[in-house]
Amino acid sequence: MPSDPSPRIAAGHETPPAPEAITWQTIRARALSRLRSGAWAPGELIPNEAALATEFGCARATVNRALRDLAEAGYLERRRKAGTRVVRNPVRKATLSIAIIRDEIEAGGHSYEYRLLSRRMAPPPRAVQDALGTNTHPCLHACALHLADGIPRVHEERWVDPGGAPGLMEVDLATTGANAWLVENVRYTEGTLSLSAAAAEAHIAAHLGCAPGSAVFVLERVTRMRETAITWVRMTYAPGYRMTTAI
Amino acid sequence: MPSDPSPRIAAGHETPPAPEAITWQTIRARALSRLRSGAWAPGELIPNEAALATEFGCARATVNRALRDLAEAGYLERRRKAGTRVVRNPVRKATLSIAIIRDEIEAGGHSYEYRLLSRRMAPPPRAVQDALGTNTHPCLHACALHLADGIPRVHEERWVDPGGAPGLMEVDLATTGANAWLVENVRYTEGTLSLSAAAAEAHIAAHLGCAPGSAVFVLERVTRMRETAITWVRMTYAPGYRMTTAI
DNA sequence: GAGAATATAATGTCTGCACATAATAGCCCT
DNA sequence: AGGGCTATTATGTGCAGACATTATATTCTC
Repeated sequence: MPSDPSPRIAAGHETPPAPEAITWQTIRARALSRLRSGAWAPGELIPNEAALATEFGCARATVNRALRDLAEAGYLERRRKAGTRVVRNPVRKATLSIAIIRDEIEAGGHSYEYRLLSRRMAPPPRAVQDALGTNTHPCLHACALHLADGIPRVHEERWVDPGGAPGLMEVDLATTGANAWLVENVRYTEGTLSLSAAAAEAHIAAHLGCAPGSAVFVLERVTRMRETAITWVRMTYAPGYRMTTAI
Repeated sequence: MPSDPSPRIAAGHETPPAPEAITWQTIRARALSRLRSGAWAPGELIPNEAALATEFGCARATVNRALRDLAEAGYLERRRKAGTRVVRNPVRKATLSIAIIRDEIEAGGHSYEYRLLSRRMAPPPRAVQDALGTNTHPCLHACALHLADGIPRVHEERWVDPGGAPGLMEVDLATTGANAWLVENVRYTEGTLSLSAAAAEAHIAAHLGCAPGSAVFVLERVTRMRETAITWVRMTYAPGYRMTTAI
């Protein structure tokens, strides 16, 4: 989201309404109100940049900035030559901030604890192989627990391709969380993320301190860095977890 | 996300590497590679725009565009006068596209069917009152089922504040889905969204055709339009559902 | 030395202009 | 008609210069 700190917070007590400078945020707000009011109806073509610039009394670049922002937000669809169209079914985009578990827990005012459960080399199961795009060669398999105030909150199961993150193989995972290491050392990665609900498997339930079969929130993530697969993780949250965001 | 269609797809077969125009994407790529390589280390201050413009041989505005984009993506933190700093713990931002169920189902190549289960006026439970910020006055309560190829996929429970969306009260919900109506008539809304896992309640399980207590994915959403609460919805997805996104 | 006033440096944004790019619309030719 | 070339048009982006906005740094005052 672009910063939008409402550029003008009223000037003095003398000056009437103040001429109000024309920033791109102004234009965006005016455009958005036309969208909300229906003046620019769904599917319709809106006036071109030059026309709007004239109408609003600003440079075309300013209109461009505003409309580009609305397009990024999913309200408008822009195509060269074809013009700018109001999107019919605005696909709402929710932005989830995937924080580091430790930060998330500490931000909630709890003490954080990390506990390594297991660590071994093994060929990953088929599903993980597919996700990582690797062969059947052995990978590092590690399980761990994240606790808040001593209470288990998240179970982490991870497969690491040794080729993708060489340094990680030497790290003492008992003290440094794999996630923390990766964030520090293999930054700026890409990947995919999937959220789902599942019945807790017995051994995970045992670690999380809930009944086997309990409904648990599961986050699976594949991390890559420029084509190279690095790691596959499955985070299983203890029952009651909610992931929240503004929309 | 800004569009980034790799502006230049090689010119001819004769011209060597082609001078390669300096676009803001170029600058962004070069900056990002410095981030990845560690040349610009976490927490560090990077050179200012003017310096980079000189170095890259472009206008300051171009550098600005590139750095602004990286800041939006969460890699950099920029403050006037203070300069531009590399973010220490880049909080990954996953963008979920919340599509309309119908679109989602039809996009998957399935036939879509909507079935209204119930509709009545009643005072909402306390939790919903809080979420909507309304009083105890009666609201519309509607339950419905979304089916793909005749198989139940999502159960929808909804509370609508009559004050927030007057027109909706008159709509024949049996034929028009509440969601569809809202998208068509009350666009450009805001709200909050929360994702969780839950054990399917008996009556919902019955509708979804799964065992009571099955782990189901639940999406709750409160929709507002400029302070006015409009609706609270809980979507319960049939077991097996996954919400996926690139990161 | 503490606090307030002031200078300064970095980013934010506007303007006006130019050209690049992409896609539609129209034309021409067969 | 049909197919392909060309003209046109709306958006995308670059540049240089200017001013606005905001913190930080510095200096001044008591």
